[in-house]
Amino acid sequence: MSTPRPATAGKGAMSLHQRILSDIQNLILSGEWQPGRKIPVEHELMKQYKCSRMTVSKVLTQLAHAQMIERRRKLGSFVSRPHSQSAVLTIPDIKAEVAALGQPYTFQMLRRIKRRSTRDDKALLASEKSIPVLELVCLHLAGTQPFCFEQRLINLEAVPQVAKESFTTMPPGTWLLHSVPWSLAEHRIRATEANAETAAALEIRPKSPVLTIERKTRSAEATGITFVRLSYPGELHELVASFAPPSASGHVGDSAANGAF
Amino acid sequence: MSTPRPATAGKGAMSLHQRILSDIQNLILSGEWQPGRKIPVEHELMKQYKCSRMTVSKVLTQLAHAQMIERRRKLGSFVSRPHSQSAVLTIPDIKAEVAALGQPYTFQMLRRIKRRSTRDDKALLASEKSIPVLELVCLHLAGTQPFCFEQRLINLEAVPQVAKESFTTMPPGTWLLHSVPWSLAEHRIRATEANAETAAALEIRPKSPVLTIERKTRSAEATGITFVRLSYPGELHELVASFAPPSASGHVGDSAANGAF
DNA sequence: TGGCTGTTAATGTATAGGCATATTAACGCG
DNA sequence: CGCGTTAATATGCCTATACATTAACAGCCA
Repeated sequence: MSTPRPATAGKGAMSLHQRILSDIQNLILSGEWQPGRKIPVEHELMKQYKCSRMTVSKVLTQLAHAQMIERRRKLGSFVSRPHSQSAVLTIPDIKAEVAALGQPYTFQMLRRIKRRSTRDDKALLASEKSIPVLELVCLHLAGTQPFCFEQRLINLEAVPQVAKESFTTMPPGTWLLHSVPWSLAEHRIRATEANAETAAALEIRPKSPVLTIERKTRSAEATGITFVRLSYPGELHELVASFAPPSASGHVGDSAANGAF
Repeated sequence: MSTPRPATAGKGAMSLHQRILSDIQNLILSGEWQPGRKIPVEHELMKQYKCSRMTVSKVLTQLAHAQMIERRRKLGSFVSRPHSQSAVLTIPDIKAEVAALGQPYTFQMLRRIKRRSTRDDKALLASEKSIPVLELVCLHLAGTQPFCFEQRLINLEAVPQVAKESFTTMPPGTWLLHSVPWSLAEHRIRATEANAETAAALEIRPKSPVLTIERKTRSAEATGITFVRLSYPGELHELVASFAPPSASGHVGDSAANGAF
C-alpha cells in the first residue's frame, strides 16, 4: 500500500482514520498549515488516502469538534485560529501523587462530624433545602512531612454509604473516586495566606503562601456531591498543566497544543 | 417514529447520531451504566434505534475517542473508568481577562533587553546552543490597579520578527498568539512569596502570596519559543477550571465529567 | 441598481454490506 | 491429560453509494 501523505511514522498498527487524523493534526500543529488555510475538500483527501468519503468525513468531523478546523458548507474546511487557550490540567489522586514522589503515603483524620447543612454548606453543595452532611478534615503526609491539608464536605443524601466508611485505609477523595463514577467538577485555584489552623497542620509559618484548590463536585443531575479545599504548602508544591487541543487526537497529552503565550 | 430509549428530552431537531450520543452519554454520566459495564453491541443499538450500523459506529467511535468507552474487537464496548482526572483549564489572554472584568486594560513595558542566552535561559528555552533572546518585563493593569506582572524570554531565532515589534498596542502574549500559530505549552502553577521586584510592581507587601504561572511554549518541532512567568496578586486572582470528559459531545464544558474528588 | 431565483459545490446524514481481526472454542497429537 | 494449533464467529472497521441541506454565486428581470 502506498502512503500518499506524511503518514505518521512508525505506527503501522493504526486504524486508517486515526492515521489521517494524526497527519492533519501534525500539519496544523507544526504550523505548516496556517490558520485560515483551506483544507483539501473531502473528495481530495479521499483520493489522497484512497479511502471512502465516510472515513474522511469522520476525521474532519472530529477535528471540527475539537475546534481545530472550521467547516462551512459549499466553502470547505479551514484551519481555525487557536482562540480559547484551554490547558489540560491533570490533578491526580493525592495518594498517587505522593507515591509518584517515591514517598510513603499516610493520612490522618483530624475531624469527622455529621450534621445538618448550614447556610454556607448549602451554597457550597448547590442545595436549596437542608440536608445531612459529613464534614471531614484530614492531613495528607509524604513520609513524615505534611503534604496537603484537606477540608471536605460530603452530601450524605447523595452518598449515603459514606456514613459507614471509616477511612482507615483510603482517604476520602480516593474513596469517592471509586464509589461515585463519572461526576462533574469545578475548580478554583488561588494563592492564599495560611490561616492559623492550616499553618499548624502543615507546619508552616502563619501567613506564608499556600496553594489552595477548591473543588465543587456534582453529579450529572446537578446535585452537589462534595466540596473540598486542598491546601498545599506554597513553595513545595506545583500544579503542572499541559496545553492540548480540545482533544481530537485521543490520549490526553500525547499530542498537542493550543496557542499559549 | 418510536423512541425506544430515553431519547434526550425536548430536542426533536437533533440528528439521529447526536441523539444516540447524547443518550449514551447521559446513561454513563448519570452512573446508570457503571464503569466496566458492557454497552449493547452495534447490532443491538442498530435495532433499538432502527438505524444502520454506520450511524451507531460513528457514535461509538466518538465516545471511544473521548475515552468514555473502550472498544475491543470481538468483546464489545465497555464503559471506561474515569481514570486520569484531567480538568480543562481555560487560561484566556490577559487582555481579554481584564476586559471580562469590565475594566479598561492597559499595560506598561518596564524592560526590554536584547542579549545572548545565558545558561539559565538555555534551560528555559530548551536550547543547547547559545541563541539571541529578548527579555521583556511588563505590567498589566486593570484600570489603575496592577493586575499581573509578566517576566518573559523570547527566542529570537524562532521568532525573529519580534525584534521589530514595539508592543505599543498589544502585549507580548497577545502578539505572539497572533504571530505564532498552534504551539505546545507546559504550565507550572504555584503559590509563592512576592519578592521585592514583584511586590513593588504589583503594589503589594513583600512576601505576600502570589499566584505564579510559569509557561514554557514550544513549537511542534520542540524548539522553545518563549518562557513566561505571570505573577498575580494572590487573594485577588483565581484560576477556574472545570472537569470535562475529553469532549465527545461538543463544546467543552457543556456536558460533563471525569471523576474528581 | 436591486432583488429574486436557479444552479452548483461543498458538507451533513444515513443505508447496506463486506472485510479484518481478536477471542474463544474445538480439535488433535503426544 | 495437557498443550499447541486451527477453525468458527462475534465484533469492530471501512467502503460504496445515495440523497439532503446549505450557502455562494451568477444570471435574470423589472
